[in-house]
Amino acid sequence: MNKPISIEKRQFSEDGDELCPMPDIAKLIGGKWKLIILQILIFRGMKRFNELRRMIDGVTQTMLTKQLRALEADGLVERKIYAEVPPRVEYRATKRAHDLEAVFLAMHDWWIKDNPPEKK
Amino acid sequence: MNKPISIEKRQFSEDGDELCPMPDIAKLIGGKWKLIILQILIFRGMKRFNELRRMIDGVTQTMLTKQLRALEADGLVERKIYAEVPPRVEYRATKRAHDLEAVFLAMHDWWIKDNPPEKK
DNA sequence: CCGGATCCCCTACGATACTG
DNA sequence: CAGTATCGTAGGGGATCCGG
Repeated sequence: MNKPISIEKRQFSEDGDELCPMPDIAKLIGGKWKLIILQILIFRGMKRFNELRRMIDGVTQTMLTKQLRALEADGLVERKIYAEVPPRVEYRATKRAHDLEAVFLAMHDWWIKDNPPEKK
Repeated sequence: MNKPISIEKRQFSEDGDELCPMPDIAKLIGGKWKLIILQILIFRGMKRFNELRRMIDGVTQTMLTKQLRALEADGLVERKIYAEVPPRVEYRATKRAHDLEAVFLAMHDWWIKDNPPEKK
């Protein structure tokens, strides 16, 4: 035991006690906005760009665009452009993202259970 | 307007309208090292400082100390100092941290299910 | 309405040295 | 062994302007 947990690649211990690669996961859903975006798209369904922007307090256009592009590149968000005037772009969670639902539910349960309401 | 679709009521707080606060959660378990540290302490039990350091590839003393202090301040890690020579300090996951187990398991399942093995 | 292109700042992160 | 103390850096994040 006590094998190194590589921050570059997934690695499992000998005894079958699998530790999945947190650094890789963090790359996909880490950062300041990705979890918020995914949460909305997963649990509240498709949103347009500005709709999303209004729902996420403090996010700028630039950052929202960047994060959405990154999520799209990782296959977590689907982007659909309508050739209209004014432009319309819809974002929705992919299947891969929807499979994250269990993670969000677990986080929610944890938050409710272990975090005092008045906690900063 | 953006009323919850309510796939799962659990995802929303008491007023039935709010998603649980991802930014707050990110504060607790975000960053480059916290998830790795927690994963080890939760699934492999108590570790000493240098033991932990050797298990986490690439972490420096400074960062490991900082992250452990932050986790301790948030009540996720317990620090036990033994007045011995040489010094011995033990770290273990608190109950609050152990309740995160479900989150890690959900992440693991997701990773196994939706991530191609050769994915960079 | 939905961005791209720039420029800039802050802080998370890290290298190194030193200590009880 | 298990830390602090300093100092330095990169890149994530942001403000602003411009365009289809």
